[in-house]
Amino acid sequence: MSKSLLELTPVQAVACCSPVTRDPLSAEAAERIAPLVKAIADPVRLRLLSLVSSHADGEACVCDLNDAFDLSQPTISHHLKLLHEAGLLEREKRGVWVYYRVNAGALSDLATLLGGVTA
Amino acid sequence: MSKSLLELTPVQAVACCSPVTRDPLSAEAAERIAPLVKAIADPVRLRLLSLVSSHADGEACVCDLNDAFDLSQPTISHHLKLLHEAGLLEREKRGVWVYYRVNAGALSDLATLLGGVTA
DNA sequence: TATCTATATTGACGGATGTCGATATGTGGT
DNA sequence: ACCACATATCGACATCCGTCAATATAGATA
Repeated sequence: MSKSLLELTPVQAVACCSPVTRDPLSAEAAERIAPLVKAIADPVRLRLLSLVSSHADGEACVCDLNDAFDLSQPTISHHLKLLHEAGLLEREKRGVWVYYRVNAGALSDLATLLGGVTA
Repeated sequence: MSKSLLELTPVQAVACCSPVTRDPLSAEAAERIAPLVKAIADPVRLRLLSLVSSHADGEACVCDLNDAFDLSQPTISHHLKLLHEAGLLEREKRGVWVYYRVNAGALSDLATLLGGVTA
């Protein structure tokens, strides 16, 4: 049996829908999609996503990421958590270090949803 | 001569950049892109965009849009203003009514920026 | 066990955001 | 001129969000 909607990340909960520009979005669908968009609606999180994605081997250690910002370590940790909970970043602990990598399909699913397909 | 960056809508200010997933985003670029993403990071605004886009002739009157929500008229007006200022909706007054239509390229530019291209 | 380092969590604070009711503005009809 | 209607703006309020300093947790090493 499939997992409850409530156990899915925003990305998983949204992977089904047609682009926003083709059919009127139901209130329920909009409520599912919005948190995913909110997750990337911040300059720090956009840069984090970009840094991880373009990093060697497609993954980056938190220690590398901290250095790229003039922000406290807890703040970066907070943003990484939000991206992870949204399903956009995957988290792997290796020894003392934590590595993040982008969930490959997630961003493109989102892009499709936003109407890239109808261009 | 070209207009100042400050006079451009977020969409115009961003139309130049490569996808977020390919190169590390500069802090400045991230600060330009984030407001655009924020503009669609709300369930009401997502539905507004979707309603306008999928409406007959690609345009919708504010009076139609108000009826689709259990929200006050000023609230819908507020969200439409945000979408317009972001460059995602165009506004045209005809008589007493105001019609909005989606800026055709804007959403797809945004989708491309978010990495749809690298899928 | 003790200690050092990497990362996460907590609690607090200021500023941004979504919503409303009241009001203003603008347009057409009488 | 006046009124009715469509839309926008204003001011207030509650909630959410980004940030920090302080602290907790967990792994490695001695």
